[in-house]
Amino acid sequence: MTGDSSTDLLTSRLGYLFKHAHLQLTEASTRALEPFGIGGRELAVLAVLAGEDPLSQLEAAGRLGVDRTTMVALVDALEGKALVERRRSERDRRRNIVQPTPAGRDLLHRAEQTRRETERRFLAPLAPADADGLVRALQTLVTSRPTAD
Amino acid sequence: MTGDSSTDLLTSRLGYLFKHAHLQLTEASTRALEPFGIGGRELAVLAVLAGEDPLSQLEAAGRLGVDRTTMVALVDALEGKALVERRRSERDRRRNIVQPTPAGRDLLHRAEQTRRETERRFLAPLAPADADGLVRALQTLVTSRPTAD
DNA sequence: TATTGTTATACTCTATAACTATA
DNA sequence: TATAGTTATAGAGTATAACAATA
Repeated sequence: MTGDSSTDLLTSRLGYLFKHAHLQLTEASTRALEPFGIGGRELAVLAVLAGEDPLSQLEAAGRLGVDRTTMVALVDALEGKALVERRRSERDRRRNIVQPTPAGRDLLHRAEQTRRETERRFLAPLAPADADGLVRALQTLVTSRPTAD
Repeated sequence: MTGDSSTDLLTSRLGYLFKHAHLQLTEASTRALEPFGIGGRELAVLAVLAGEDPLSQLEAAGRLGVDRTTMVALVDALEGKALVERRRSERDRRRNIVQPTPAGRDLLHRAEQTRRETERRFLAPLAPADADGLVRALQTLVTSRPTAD
């Protein structure tokens, strides 16, 4: 396909493939989300926080597999844009319940459309069945192992 | 499969899947390569430098899609372990030709076996045909786009 | 004593700018 | 003027340790 042995040397390495697939998608996502003033990671946090149950910072961190100190910065960023609000839990005053504002929910719905479209374009070089197979294979691999968090 | 809607929320995101697949493989690789005293990135550099043609640092950086300043540190690390040697090019004294030492080639062959075995185990949750499909899909995606470097 | 959020700090990976020696 | 290697520096992203408030 490429006929370039130095390229093959890399594209036969699974680590290289994962890394660069992630890099390329991240680049496309960042560019696509720019008009919303939000990054891909922030959008994922917002999506988790917009779920059915109100979550504390620690719960959200657990869902996303990030550290609680990382979550502080992520919530800071979202709160700075007035997309979420912190409030102390009345049941347990150590916990911050973090919930999207109306503006946050609105941005979430619009930005998620863009994210889905970006992923669709990213997968466009693959036949639809192959794209489906890729996603299912990744899901199998990622959920086959305990998250290191 | 999981029945957990908060998990689905993440595993339906391609960025999350790439990131965590990469993370989990990197973790397994790092652990497996520990006895060799070398990291996965260093091993990839060593493999590129052991190719047919002698490469300068800049050429190696180009092959791997990393910055030339990053390559300095990578070659520093490999040279510190006596796995590669720098020598000035006689044709162009600005360039460092970097070549593996005999010890470097020996370690490369042994560590590459371990890397391949680690990847095989990582893909074990998939049926062989699905694992092949995953690798081919990733190759298609990664080579479909110009590297941003 | 343990847990949640927070801050300070550090470590990895990466890139940009500026320097040097060569071309 | 431009290029290869280098250094210094800075920015993400992440984690560990220590602290305050609360349980």
